[in-house]
Amino acid sequence: MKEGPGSTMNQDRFQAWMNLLQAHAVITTRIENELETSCGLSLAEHQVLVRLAGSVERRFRMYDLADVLLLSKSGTTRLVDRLEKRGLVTRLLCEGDRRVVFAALSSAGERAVEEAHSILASAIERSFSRHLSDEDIATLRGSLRRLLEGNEAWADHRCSPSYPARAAPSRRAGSS
Amino acid sequence: MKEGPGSTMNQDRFQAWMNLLQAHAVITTRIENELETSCGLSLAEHQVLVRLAGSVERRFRMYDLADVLLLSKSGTTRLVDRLEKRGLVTRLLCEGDRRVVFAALSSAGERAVEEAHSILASAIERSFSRHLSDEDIATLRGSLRRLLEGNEAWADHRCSPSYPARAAPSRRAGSS
DNA sequence: CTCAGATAGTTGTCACGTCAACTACTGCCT
DNA sequence: AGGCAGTAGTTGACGTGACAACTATCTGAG
Repeated sequence: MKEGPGSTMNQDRFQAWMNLLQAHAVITTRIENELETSCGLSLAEHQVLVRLAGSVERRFRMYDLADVLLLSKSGTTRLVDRLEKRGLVTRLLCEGDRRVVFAALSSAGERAVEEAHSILASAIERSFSRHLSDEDIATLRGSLRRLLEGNEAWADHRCSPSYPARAAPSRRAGSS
Repeated sequence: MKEGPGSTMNQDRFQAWMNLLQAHAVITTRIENELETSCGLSLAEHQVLVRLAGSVERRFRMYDLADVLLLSKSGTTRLVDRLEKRGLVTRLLCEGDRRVVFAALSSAGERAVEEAHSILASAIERSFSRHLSDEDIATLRGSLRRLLEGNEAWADHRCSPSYPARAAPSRRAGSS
């Protein structure tokens, strides 16, 4: 009656949602601070580098980058701007389709992501993994994945009807 | 080797953390959109109203509000500014300690939080609860609470040594 | 009493991300 | 070919929150 939604939904479910918000806020703040002070990278910037490093061609179309980062197109533009200004990422034109711009990992970017690796790993360990058993992790991951799939399925910003047609995120070289 | 931290930590743990980030992003975006379009309230604004409504005295010191919202002092000031401008919250002076300002729920604020209640509940249901079993919820909540406690324990912005001394969030009337 | 240090809140300035409008390019349709 | 709808990316204006500096007040040591 005074704590929040209680009549139309289970109190536990509301609390679980609140806990998700709080845990996310606390954990990301801590991990981001550690990453920022050690490597000078924000979580978002690091995510870009990791995604690029994880891609076969070491590059991503801006569009696909926005998609995997769950970020707006303009947010992605500005994020890549910052990384490019710092020399960690390079923009490459696509010769097959001149509307397309690739964000590619520079060698400095590769070094940065490698350097961040162990720092981030230990930050995650301290703020996250450390507090959970293997079983907790497995269950948590299962629940989170189900949430993700349930919500990605419909109603998200991106995923226009043409999405399946875009095929692989990277194809056709940009500079070679 | 190319997906992210893999040598110093279990891959599953890194993935679980990634899933936490993604699930949070997707779910809060969806829920916030629904709340915003139906009630004109952001999630943060709603949180303020819920906290105030949940308080015994229907009021909170700015300081304590910042604390429970996991927000900076200035962020809280501006959040309350917006709500006050819209008439949902009133600032009250504390006569016992004139440094202190209370944020108090106005009657319009009470109506707003009641109105938002069912809308938010169904949004949470659709984007969150719906995808999880009772057992999932219980386990998830347990894990999240453990994460929260593990991280709140030390190293957070607030919680200066004087924290326990501040006692109850509200005491001494503000206007009566 | 008085002054130094701590505490509560607000304000200036900035970083980051959003939406909407814009440019540039592609590709279909006639 | 010409034109137009659709797509990729960038830019302008803005909202929100953070940090640091500031004001005002309280408290305790002398």
